[in-house]
Amino acid sequence: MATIGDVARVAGVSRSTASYALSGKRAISADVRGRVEAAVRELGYTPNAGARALATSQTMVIGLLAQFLEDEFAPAMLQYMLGVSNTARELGYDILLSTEEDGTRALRRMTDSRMIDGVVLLNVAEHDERLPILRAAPQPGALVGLPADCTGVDVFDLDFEEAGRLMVDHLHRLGHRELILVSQPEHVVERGGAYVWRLQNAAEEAARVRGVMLHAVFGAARQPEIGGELNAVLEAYPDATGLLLNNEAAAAALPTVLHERGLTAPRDLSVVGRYSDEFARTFSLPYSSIESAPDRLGGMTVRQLVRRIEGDAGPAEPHVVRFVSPELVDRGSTGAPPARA
Amino acid sequence: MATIGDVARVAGVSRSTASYALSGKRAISADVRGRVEAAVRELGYTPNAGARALATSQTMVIGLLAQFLEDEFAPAMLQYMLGVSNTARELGYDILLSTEEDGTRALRRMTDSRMIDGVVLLNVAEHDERLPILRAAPQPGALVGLPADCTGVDVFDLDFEEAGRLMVDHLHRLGHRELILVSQPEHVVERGGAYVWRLQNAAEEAARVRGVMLHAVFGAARQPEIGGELNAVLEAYPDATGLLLNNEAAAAALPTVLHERGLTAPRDLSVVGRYSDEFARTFSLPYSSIESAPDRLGGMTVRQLVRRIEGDAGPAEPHVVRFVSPELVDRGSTGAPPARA
DNA sequence: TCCTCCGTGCGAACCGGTTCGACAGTAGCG
DNA sequence: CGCTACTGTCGAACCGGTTCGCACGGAGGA
Repeated sequence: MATIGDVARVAGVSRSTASYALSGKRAISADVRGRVEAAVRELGYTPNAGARALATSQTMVIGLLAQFLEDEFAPAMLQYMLGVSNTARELGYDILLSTEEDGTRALRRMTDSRMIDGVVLLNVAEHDERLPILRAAPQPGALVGLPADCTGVDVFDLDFEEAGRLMVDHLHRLGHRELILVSQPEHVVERGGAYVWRLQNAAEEAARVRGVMLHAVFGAARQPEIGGELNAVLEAYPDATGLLLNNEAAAAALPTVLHERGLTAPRDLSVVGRYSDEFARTFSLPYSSIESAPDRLGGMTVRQLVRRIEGDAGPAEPHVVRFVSPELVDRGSTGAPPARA
Repeated sequence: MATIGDVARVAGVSRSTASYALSGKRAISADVRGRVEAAVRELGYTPNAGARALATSQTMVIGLLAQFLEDEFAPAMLQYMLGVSNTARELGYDILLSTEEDGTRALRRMTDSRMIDGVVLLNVAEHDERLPILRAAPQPGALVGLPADCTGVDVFDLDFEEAGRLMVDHLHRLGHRELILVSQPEHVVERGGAYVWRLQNAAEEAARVRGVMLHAVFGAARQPEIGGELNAVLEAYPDATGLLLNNEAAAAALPTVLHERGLTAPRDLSVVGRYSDEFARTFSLPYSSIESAPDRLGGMTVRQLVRRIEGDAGPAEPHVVRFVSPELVDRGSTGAPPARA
């Protein structure tokens, strides 16, 4: 494998001159630059990443910590990963991926050994145990998901409060007065998945204000449990005319459930979910939904992280906490409630 | 950040001694080793990955090339990624992920710059343009998916021929005599997705031998197209009593389609898919299916790759091409064909 | 008593880049 | 004509590990 020494020898210059010719950090005559570039092409030279990292303390690699927990919905996470990965590549960074269950170990390994210039944490819990480690690390970090304490990190998330209000308002305007909200498993909440109650609390508040009855329940993240639970809740609240889903698995399971019960949306039941358009297309979900914009969120997160890595953010520029406004994508699954029997 | 020099100073030894004490590659007295280990703990020392890579030409990182093409089904790919990632971690390796559309560029970057010790290629096409680059690289590579030319790489894949036979045999034994096979989009085949016709050809041959009529069609990988196509094909072959799916999107779309048509499996139609159990659970697919075992395949691939990286495989140990035998997971979606009207 | 051998530890070189300081040559200017 | 300033290049040091060769001291054998 060719080194910069080989390039220098072929071009008839010193190693330092070859380096400067390639980096452009000092003025180099056109003649010499040409010879160096020719040598690079001739030898097929590519700089050794380890050596460069050692010399510059920059790896051009971003760590991506994604935990695939048993009770969360894996394909939803993929969308965020792709948003992060693709944007990182655009900005010249590669992705070191960890799917380890023990995120703290992975994070410590990556930061301590200096494999990465910065790190993105997905699916951040309210009191995420990775955060103390991240704050102690020399590399900057950016999160998708809102923890209780945001000091020292940049944070991006969907505005789940607004999403909850939006769902309720939308159905209220159409005339619905009794709704069901199916959230993630309670276990997710206990583990600190704050977005669950952020949406739920806001929805309940909006319902109270509008005089709408809202039945909030937790749902499993898996078949066949979630299917049974959907059936049960539809039976428990027969007068409910609107169904709000903050649970991807529930959305994926709903077509079958409605089929079994002989129901059609929006004729018999209006349905609003919270997931990405990509998700809806992939799983052929015909329900209107709050766009969760994982690709956009992932992209924003990486962009801010790279700004910090490259110091474009002033050395002490305050950390940001930014919420993406939810938008309702109309897929025709909501309408006026059915006339009462 | 502490370096090995700091450790050596605190322990009162030379850098080389500290290194040997930690690696165990030379005899070191218990006394000195104890002092070095204490210094490591005191300073929180972790070796710098770049420096180590430079010195040893080993990065303990495996490249993972996953292309998310518009006309393939993203969540299915995730399963393979997780299989690879988790097994790699078990073996002490980290994963450098590329989701770049242009896999050749990513592969060249990773190998040329020596960021990785080996690479796993997912979703390999028959004449995959990444293969020539991989063969020219100094690092070993392992594939998931069967290319036309397997020289110089280790290859793992599901036995799609056997899968095709198994699907047809299973329904034939139950009494079915007219079947429909929905494959991936023709575009996937054109691009070299050999597994499509590997399964299809074997299914057609088995059907011929058994005297079963088999209608083979391509299906889109997206909504709403695939839904329309499923409807169309069910209408075109009203006497078909069995449906074979080698297309994840079709499987995901089928519940809605059957609902619309008022059909129930297996009463009106027997259905067999080809996807993973994880996939079935996640998307609440109630159809029996050939287990595609992505986690197992991903794991096998990494294990073999690591053997090669670490030279446990003899220097010239021949490369392997290994097929996983398909197994049918019964979810109760097949039965005797309905009595003819 | 002397030589050899083994167990331990050290010094120095090396991996392949980047970057600082020095310096020769030339141009510009008074 | 001499001084300064600038341009372009080089040599050397450095990043943080690993590893080879060597030296030292004590034990064992002849």
